[in-house]
Amino acid sequence: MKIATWNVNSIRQREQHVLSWLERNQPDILFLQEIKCTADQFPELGLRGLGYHAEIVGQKSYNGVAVLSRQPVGITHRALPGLPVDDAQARYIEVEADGMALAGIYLPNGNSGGAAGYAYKLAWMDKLAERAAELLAADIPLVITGDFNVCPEAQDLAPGALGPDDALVRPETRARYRRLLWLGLTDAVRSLHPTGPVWTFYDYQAAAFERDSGLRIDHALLSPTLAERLVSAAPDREERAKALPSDHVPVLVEIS
DNA sequence: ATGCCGGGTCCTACCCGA
Repeated sequence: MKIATWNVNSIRQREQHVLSWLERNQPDILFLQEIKCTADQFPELGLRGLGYHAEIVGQKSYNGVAVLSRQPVGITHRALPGLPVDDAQARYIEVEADGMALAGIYLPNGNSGGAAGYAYKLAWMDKLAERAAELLAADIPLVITGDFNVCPEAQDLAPGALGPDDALVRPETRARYRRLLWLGLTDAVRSLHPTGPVWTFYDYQAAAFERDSGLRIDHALLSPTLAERLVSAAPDREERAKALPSDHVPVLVEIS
């Protein structure tokens, strides 16, 4: 089974990139982040021709997540359980497929909005951990994948790419990511590539891609029985070299 | 070493991202 995630930075700008990538990689499920549109604005994508279904949690202008799948999936949540009911940010989609729970997330960046913006990120991570614990306690095989906006360790950012106070690397951010691992989840990419750069994001500015100055912030976390079946997990760096790319590349995980 | 790039929208100057 192939599960993928990709922050596309506007699905309307990246329609052909996504179609081409689906054709070449044939994932069973692709989670999308930052689609930056409402469900009715989501492009047709020629998905029917490729045999994909789409489920969309949209929002005007910002955020927005979706899932494309070969088989129809049942949406179980359109928002992260535990957040205030008036939270309007489209950052979470959870589906059920083959007895598994799969969550696609666009975790808040946390650098804008001052102290309140960072507090929102930490609260979001707390609720994510609660949701993961709930599913693990029920012995439901679990995948959490998406744009976490977290560089888990020092080796997950190019030297000088971010300052020490950046919301992606602050100790409180990293502690909350580690809490997810301590629940028993496995970081799929890092478990197969234990050391060194495995970038999933390159800033558009300052020729970051050409300088190989990236970040590892898009992740896939697997519950134990899925981690035991992990075959491969890696970002698709080549996608960043294409014309008019997203600043994130897809991450593809294969489970036997 | 940040808003230089590249999305978005009250259509065009400004907000947001990491």
